Amino acid sequence: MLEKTYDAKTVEPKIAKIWEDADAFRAGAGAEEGAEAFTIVIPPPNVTGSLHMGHALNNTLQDILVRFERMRGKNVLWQPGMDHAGIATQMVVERQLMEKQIHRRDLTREQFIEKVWEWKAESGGAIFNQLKRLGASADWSRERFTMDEGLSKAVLEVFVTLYKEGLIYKDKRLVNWDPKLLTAISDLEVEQQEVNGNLWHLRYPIEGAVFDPENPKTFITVATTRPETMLGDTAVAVHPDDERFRHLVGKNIVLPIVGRKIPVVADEYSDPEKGSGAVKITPAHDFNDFEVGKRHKLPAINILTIEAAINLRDNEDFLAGLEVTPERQAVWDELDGLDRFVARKKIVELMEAGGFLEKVEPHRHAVPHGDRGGVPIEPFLTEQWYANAAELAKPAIASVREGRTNFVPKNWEKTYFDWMENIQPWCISRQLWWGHQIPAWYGPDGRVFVEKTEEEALGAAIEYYLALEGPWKAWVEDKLENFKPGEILTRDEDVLDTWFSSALWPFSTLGWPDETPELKTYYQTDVLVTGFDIIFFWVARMMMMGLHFMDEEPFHTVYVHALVRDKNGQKMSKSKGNVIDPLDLIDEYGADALRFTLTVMAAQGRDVKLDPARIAGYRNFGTKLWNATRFAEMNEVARNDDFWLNDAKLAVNRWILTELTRSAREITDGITSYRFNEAAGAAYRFVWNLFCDWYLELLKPVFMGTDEAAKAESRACVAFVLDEIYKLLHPMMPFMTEELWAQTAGEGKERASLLCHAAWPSPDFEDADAAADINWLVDLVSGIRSVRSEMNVPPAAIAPLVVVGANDVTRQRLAREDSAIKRLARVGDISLAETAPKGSAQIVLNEATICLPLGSLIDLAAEAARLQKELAKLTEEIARLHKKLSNDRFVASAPAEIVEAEREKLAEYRDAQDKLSVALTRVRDAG
RNA sequence: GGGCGUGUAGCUCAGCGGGAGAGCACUGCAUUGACAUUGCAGGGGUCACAGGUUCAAUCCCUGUCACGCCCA
Repeated sequence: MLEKTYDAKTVEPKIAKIWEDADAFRAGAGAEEGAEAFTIVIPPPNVTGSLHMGHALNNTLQDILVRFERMRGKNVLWQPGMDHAGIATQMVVERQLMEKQIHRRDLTREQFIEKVWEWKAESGGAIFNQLKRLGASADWSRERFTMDEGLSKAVLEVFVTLYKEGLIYKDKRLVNWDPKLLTAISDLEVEQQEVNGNLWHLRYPIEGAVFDPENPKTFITVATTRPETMLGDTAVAVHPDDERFRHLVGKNIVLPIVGRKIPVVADEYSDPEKGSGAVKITPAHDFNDFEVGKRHKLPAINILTIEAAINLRDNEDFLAGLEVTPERQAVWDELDGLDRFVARKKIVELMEAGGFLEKVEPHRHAVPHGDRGGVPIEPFLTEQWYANAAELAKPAIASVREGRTNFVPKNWEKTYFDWMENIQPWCISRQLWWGHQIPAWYGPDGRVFVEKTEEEALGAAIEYYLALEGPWKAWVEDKLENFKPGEILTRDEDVLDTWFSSALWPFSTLGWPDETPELKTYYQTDVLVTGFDIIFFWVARMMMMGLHFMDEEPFHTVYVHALVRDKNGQKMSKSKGNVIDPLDLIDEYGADALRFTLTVMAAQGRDVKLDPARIAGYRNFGTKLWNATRFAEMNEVARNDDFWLNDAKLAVNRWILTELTRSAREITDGITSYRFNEAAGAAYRFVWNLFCDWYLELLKPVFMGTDEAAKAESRACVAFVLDEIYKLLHPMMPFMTEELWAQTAGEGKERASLLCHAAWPSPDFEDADAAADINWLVDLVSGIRSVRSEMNVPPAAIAPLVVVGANDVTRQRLAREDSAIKRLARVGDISLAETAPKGSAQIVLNEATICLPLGSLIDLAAEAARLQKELAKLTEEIARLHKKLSNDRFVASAPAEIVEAEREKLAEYRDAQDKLSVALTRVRDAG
């Protein structure tokens, strides 16, 4: 016997263990022989990660697809794994070390990396257990990690191949530099943040004029949001068409504080409308200025350290061509080493003191911030590794354009195209320790050798240098003779962007570059399920890499789900610290309730703002199913393999089987078209509103009656439908359904398989007549209940039922459903009559008028008012339809079936109107 | 500035060219027999606004307003 209530806390771990012991989610488990493959690769969570609502939604949807296809008999692989998350992980471990007063640089690189691995062994990957609590049915035996041996091999293979194809290269250009993390980051890792700043208007004296703050002819005013960078200015730009400054173009100004003579150039970048119309140009510290500098061949003077402090002392670029006076030297010494924001204040003070500050305007503007470090990034001139993303993007664009990979919902394709078609070189090197170290080695002259191993690189280097006539040949020979070949090459210190290895995920996890059976079976994967926030980071790059190395798209469908946002509509993220823990919700409501809620809310193209009341509601839904099963048990419902659906005699059974067929189709269609909310909604309605509210209620008189044949049939039918319900709900509510499946195996019997391996339902039972019968019954009972309620008839009061004007069909139905009507509508004798008894409440149902002679219980005036209200509503509808059908253009233009339907409706309404009028007359006569 | 999306019941959200829906909340009634994590019944919306297309618009188109997100 089932427990009185379902206890998720005890059942969920028990079921999880059963699955684990049965190895139920192993690749191909439960598959039919030679079955078609179905593959999903998990978006690998960060090794530092813990389950947040986004993961919960993402993995619930994947799990629904995977469980569904497994039940459909496919050879399913859900490939799990984690991402090493370079910056995030390094930050976590560094923070931990700092608690012990250890700085990363106190350790060697090897020691630090050792610490990271230790950390991973201890605290990494907690998210997997959390995913298991959610019920995720991945093949956990195949867990991979982007830093594990096999995946690292894939990374080397890809890097070396792309390098040799010229698609990876080194370049010196401005990068986004994070002065906190001390690494370059990619464009995507930069977030623009609106901040309140100032626009400082600075006066730059014109060469040859005697600077006079009162005389505008002696200076040019530039406006800037970053006055501290003026130390690195190498020009002032004005618009070529700007009359105000035309005479100054070609002249020099003398940079205050610094003393450098820099030219005024004409460049369209300068916007006459903005600021003062003249703009200072600092090529080393601004992306736009860098481009201006290139056009005008200006020097780029870096005046910052990698930590974004002022760097003037011994700065050759800065000092070049400057006349050093004691005063200047003193000021420079004061500035040197100051943090950029401290320096900003200092510079402004100095400028003001010299009369060079014209005014300060408050100014709201976007400042780029590193998404991990959270501090403003510096455009910084360094040499970095780049991937030629534009080239790699071409086939990836074509695949989506030509429909080989499809986005669901489709509108994300536009986002994808917009980005891919304007893609910039991808900066793939990071100045970190945790990650895939770039397989590049440098010879004594700085020449780079890129190979998969140090041995191969050394081989290539030796071959190169020995063939080279020049000083390095002897140097290399010397090293070799002294058995010190290890000194010939120095390895590049940098590691790769985390997303570089993630981009290989759909094939590296399957064993690539080896030609494994898994790779052959499971690549191309089927659908990628992800949030739109990583379309650029991840999806686009998987497309590029998958096509380049596998010659086939990594997946045919990208399902882009909404983001689960916090109550302010803010994106949840670790760095913002506004993450809600789904585990709390699982503790409170159970995993199934959380899953079902997320599923039913996962409508395409809409964010999920979670209301806890809904989770409670769907927890109740589970309880409802649990109790329905208990009811079945109490009524000796048991599976009966001899029961043959088509033999069902009772209309109620034939009806529920028909409804089951319809609902199963809806659920199946919902899942296959990624309309998860429709699938969940259909399941909910079927179980609660049809199965529980009507079917089981209608069966109560059967179970309490004496017709043994009807009982036997109904027991078998309930058991059958319940089994189908468990299956249909299993992808959404795996724990409870698996438990119910086991509990309802029958006395001394066992299920042939776990529910997760049971065959997905595809019922095709249809009986329109039975459906019409029961729908009539539902209308009848609802109508009577409604009247009773409105007339304030006490529920205990049993009224007789008199049916006027019943045709044969209605008579048969009345006879057949006699006991159900009496029970559900709480009526006594049912009889037929020619006219309504006096003092009745009356309901018009089809051709018949249903009368409830309630005697003294009925307030005739109230009943008259009720009927009148209904009549008024009906009259309004009739007028509307009449007007519509009198319109020749409607009759001529609308589809014939619409017109016909409207005509039928009108006829029905008129019929009902007549009957209501008669009813009303009788009530009035009685009064 | 460009792009995407949203505006439907008090709240959270479905839906959609042909009679406005769900859950929660609310109101009334019900309770010894599956279930108060319940049942029955009910109230509640000019489908943001203004134009247009159409026989017909909550739905399609244009514009306006408001909000959100992405990119510059």
